[in-house]
Amino acid sequence: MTSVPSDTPLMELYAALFSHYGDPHWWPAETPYEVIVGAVLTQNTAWGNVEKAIAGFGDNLTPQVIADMPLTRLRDVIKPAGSFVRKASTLKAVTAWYAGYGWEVAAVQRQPLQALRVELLAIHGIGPETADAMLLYAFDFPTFVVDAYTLRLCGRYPLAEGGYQAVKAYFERNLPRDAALYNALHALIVLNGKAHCRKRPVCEGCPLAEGCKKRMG
DNA sequence: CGCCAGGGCCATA
DNA sequence: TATGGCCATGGC
Repeated sequence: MTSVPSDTPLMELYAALFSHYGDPHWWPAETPYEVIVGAVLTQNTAWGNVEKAIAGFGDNLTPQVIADMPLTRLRDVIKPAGSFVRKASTLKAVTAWYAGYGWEVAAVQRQPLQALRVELLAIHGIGPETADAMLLYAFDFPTFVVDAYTLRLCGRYPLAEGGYQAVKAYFERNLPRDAALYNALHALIVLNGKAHCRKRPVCEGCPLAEGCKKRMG
């Protein structure tokens, strides 16, 4: 990780989470294309179900495989991830988009971040979080990912208020523009969200309990 | 059983 | 522009 200031609320958050969980080295995927697929499949879906769906591809999860697979067959393979009719079409569409760059990471990385974000948001089934997750975790662009855990944290811990855009802007304004830092901090927020900051909070042992305005007990 | 999970789209007012 | 219904599976 880069050396960064530690005297801001966000860096204190990062330090508290990092010292508790260590380096998360995320996202759980073997290749950039698996990140893309996982980002679609995990929409409003438990990661365990995404793993089942991905396992259905065997050792063969490549853009070519999904491009060649009949739509009805693709729906069947990803069924464990839920909402499979729309997700199958979205996977086809994003794979076609990626084909425009020769299915090469470096070709995507040569484009401007904002232009890519607009292209991804134009794909049916890809919204702000999915687009940002792909750009950060598959292509290493410095764009902060805001998810349900991040919004929930902001509702309980004194950081930013507002919806996706406001929270994203807050994180990007108050952190060094560093993809590795964005990657790790978002991952740590997810880890803490699963362990403690759940819909029904488990504040016992939470590394953020001190200073949390909604702390239970 | 009902609730929930690393959203996004769409119809309504 | 703000909400609410809907998609849909599997784990708890």
